[in-house]
Amino acid sequence: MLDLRMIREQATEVRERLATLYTDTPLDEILALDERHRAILSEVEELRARRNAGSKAVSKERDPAARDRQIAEMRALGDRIGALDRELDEIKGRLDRAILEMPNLPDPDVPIGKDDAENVILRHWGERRRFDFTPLPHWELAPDLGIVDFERGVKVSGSRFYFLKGLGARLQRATIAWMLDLHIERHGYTEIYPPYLVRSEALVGTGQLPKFAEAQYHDEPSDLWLIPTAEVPVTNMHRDEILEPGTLPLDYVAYSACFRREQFSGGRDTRGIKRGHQFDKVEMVRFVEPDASDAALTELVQQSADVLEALGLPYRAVQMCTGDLSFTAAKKIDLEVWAPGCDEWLEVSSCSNFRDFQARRANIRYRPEAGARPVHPHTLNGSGLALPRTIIAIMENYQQADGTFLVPEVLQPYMGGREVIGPAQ
RNA sequence: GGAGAGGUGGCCGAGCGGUUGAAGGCGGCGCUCUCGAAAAGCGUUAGGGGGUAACAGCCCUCGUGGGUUCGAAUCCCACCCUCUCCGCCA
Repeated sequence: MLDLRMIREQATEVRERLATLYTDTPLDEILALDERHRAILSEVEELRARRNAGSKAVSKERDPAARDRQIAEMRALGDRIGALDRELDEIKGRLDRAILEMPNLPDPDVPIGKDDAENVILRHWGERRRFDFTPLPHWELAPDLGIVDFERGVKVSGSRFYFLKGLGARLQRATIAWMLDLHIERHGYTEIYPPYLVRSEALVGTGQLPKFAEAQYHDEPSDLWLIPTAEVPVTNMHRDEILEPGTLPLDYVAYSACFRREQFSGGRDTRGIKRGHQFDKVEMVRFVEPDASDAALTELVQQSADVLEALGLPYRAVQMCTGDLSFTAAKKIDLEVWAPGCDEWLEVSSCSNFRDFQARRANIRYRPEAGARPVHPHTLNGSGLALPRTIIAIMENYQQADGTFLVPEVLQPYMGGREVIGPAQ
């Protein structure tokens, strides 16, 4: 959520920066509603002040006639306040809705562009392996090894669901455990196990609601939502809190399953485990002081990259242009791992600086020093990493001519020392 | 799921429908006393809106949202949450 006062006072600049998103925003509606809201508010406050003073006078008035007269006056005043209040509520409701649907402003240094074609590749890491055979896509490799079962996934849960089985399931579990340990031990994160079901307010806090309700799974009777990412519960841990001086930065890492009800465009990414309604992810969430968030993002990207580098998987870092930014991000850098079987770069990590956008929505504040006014911290998050695509990259990059694939060295201790994954016995 | 109790400031805890944004205590901070500390005494100590050069005054907030009333922490309704007992359960 953007600061309403900032929008008001720097409307021209806000308008210019929003234009670079190439999307419609309710800026004009907000400005108009805000003006009406403030006009009515000051009137209503003045009337309220009069009523408060008047009501106080009633309690002191001894003369019954004068008292009755005062009460009648106050009643009339109350009616006017009531009418204005109803109008105010209506406007405030519209204003709140509009501002919740306003996207974050892109940072000034984000490259301007219309869509993903104008994203900027920042750097490459690693050599793409040269094969002396034709590398297979994982959806051919994995079923033959008996580690992924697509048909039964569809039978039980429908399209875009699959079973991991045997060493496939174990590989994912091993990767999760290893990633968590890496972030905890090398990067100093605190491990969190979050709830997978959250209230609406949590999704509002991180920005999935109200705009993207159709992409979420919702349980009607309990009014709870399945999380699309651990970012939601973890960021909202501190909602409605004022953090004491000295508590920042807060660095959390959480593994969770993620659920997305999105309507996948027909025919795209239908094969394999690249895109499903349910997937696992290790997510890092950071709360930092505002002037520390730029450095925090750079660090976060490298922490994600550390995972890929330790796995020996070639990747590239891509900076999103303005038109490809997510709703909540001021700046976003993705890591894409090379998948030689699919023959494409797969997004395995998305690292974003939200500045105070989420903190404002979730009402998260901190006190810079004792006695100081609370301010909004900056929040950031980044995947470290998304599991299915990491597994894809492992299978495809480490595959051998005989249809088996090697277990990356760092994962071997988590796989009981196993070095190769071959057909089930 | 059934029965009951309750949600007040950083914490504990008062609060006849009207000088109660809130007694008292604890904790925190400041000052006095002291060589210093403790003790004691005095003072101070919520968030937000709007506003200001900065203050003050003003408006809102006693779980949340409605209602009654000239006036609600106090009365009524709904919801949320916590606790106790029973049931169920990994």
